[in-house]
Amino acid sequence: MPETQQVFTTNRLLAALPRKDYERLLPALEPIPLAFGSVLAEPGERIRHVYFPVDSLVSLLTMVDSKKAAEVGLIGSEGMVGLPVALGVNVSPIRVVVQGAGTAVRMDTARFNGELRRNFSLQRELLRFTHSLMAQISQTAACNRFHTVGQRLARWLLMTRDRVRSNQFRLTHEFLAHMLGVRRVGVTQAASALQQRKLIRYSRGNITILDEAGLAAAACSCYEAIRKF
Amino acid sequence: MPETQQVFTTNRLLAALPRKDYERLLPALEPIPLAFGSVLAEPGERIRHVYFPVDSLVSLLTMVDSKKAAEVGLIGSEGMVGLPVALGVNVSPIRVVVQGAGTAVRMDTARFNGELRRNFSLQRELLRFTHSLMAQISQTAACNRFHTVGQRLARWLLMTRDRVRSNQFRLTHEFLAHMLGVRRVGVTQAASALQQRKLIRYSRGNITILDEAGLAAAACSCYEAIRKF
DNA sequence: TACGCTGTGTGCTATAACGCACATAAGAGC
DNA sequence: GCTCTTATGTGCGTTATAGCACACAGCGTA
Repeated sequence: MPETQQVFTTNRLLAALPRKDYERLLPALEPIPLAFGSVLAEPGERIRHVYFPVDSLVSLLTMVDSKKAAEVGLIGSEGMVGLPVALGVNVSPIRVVVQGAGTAVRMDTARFNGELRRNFSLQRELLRFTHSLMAQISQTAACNRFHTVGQRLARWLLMTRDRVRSNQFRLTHEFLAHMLGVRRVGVTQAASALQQRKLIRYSRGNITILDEAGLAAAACSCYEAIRKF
Repeated sequence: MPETQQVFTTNRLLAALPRKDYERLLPALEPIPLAFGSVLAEPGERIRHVYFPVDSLVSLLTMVDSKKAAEVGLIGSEGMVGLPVALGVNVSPIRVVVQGAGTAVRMDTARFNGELRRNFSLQRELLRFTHSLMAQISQTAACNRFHTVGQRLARWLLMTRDRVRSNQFRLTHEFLAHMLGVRRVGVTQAASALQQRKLIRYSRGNITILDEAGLAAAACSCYEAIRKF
């Protein structure tokens, strides 16, 4: 299987493991389709599985005041969903939502714990991923403080693009508003501005990135910052 | 030594280790005073030591646009500074500033790596701390998005109080502004409002919390949320 | 006592985003 | 074709915060 294909058909975190360690995990991994919008975890809930996205995309949302939510992290095939388990906690502090439909492989929490204990390369990979996710969340915290809706929208579209590896995807303004923690109207205005500048095109939930470089220029520096982690 | 004293004289993360594991670490730990405002790490810099605050207090700041900064996490004696090292990375992604003068014990990065490898209870404690720090940072990300300066200031004062275990501490509006990522004037206005409500008193860098419960009511729910982690 | 530094207070205009209400438009089903 | 639903667009007053400028106040030092 050629390298370029592989990144589309498996989780990259798992793929980075030595063959032997990877193969030991295989029998415990169950492929599972993730439907758009489905919720993999709610705050306070027990975590039953960890998920390794293959071509799906997952959002981490922190809830405040029991109604509002803001995305703090985005996980694609480079990572794992259910990190708390690897850190010794099996209650989710946040909401986890499928933002891009696709497939993932998952593992039962108890089994994962067992595998993790003996699999040192998996430990190492997960620690590194933990670090980059923390960095991503930290950057988001500052980004939420300083940057405009337009900048954050542009960043968000680019980050999504990088993870789904396509310039086109389906997302309504309503959904984007939920992710960015702003009004739907705020997204409409920001998106409309980007469209007028010919950076993106959209219609009824279909978004296409037309000018990646231009969009990157419209995004805040957080985009580049997070890429480096 | 009585339990209540111990929390003031040692780092609680270390204190939670089994005696044997703790004692093995002792020779590598070097007590060091941390001066107010000193910088323990800059983004991109190599991490030379990990620090275990005893009665000092340390802020994690994410920088954006090379000038602005916002605090994303606060670490006292319950934690460790230099977590990336434990995660396999020895470059700091953020700025780390001493926010409350005091002492810490520190360890050389290389030595720490060696100790960590054989010390499983230290590993376990650090993973749990990693989880709670991530939760704290996530909450901060959402907090920055939704809550007013007044609410965040109140939360921040309470979190500081909890960590220094005193209702009085020294901090100027200027410094607070830097932490919260707002204008100094914004802090002055918010603090002035809290003072009028007799929740706090302040003068030339001296802040006293007068009414803890009232201040908690003025703070956003993020305060309670973070305490639970 | 006067000076100067640091810390705090006040006033102004500008802007981004909010909340709310309503208007259009593009497809889906009949 | 018509209708219904979902998606997007627009308008309006309100608020939090930004940016800038300057005033005052406490305190150490010359």
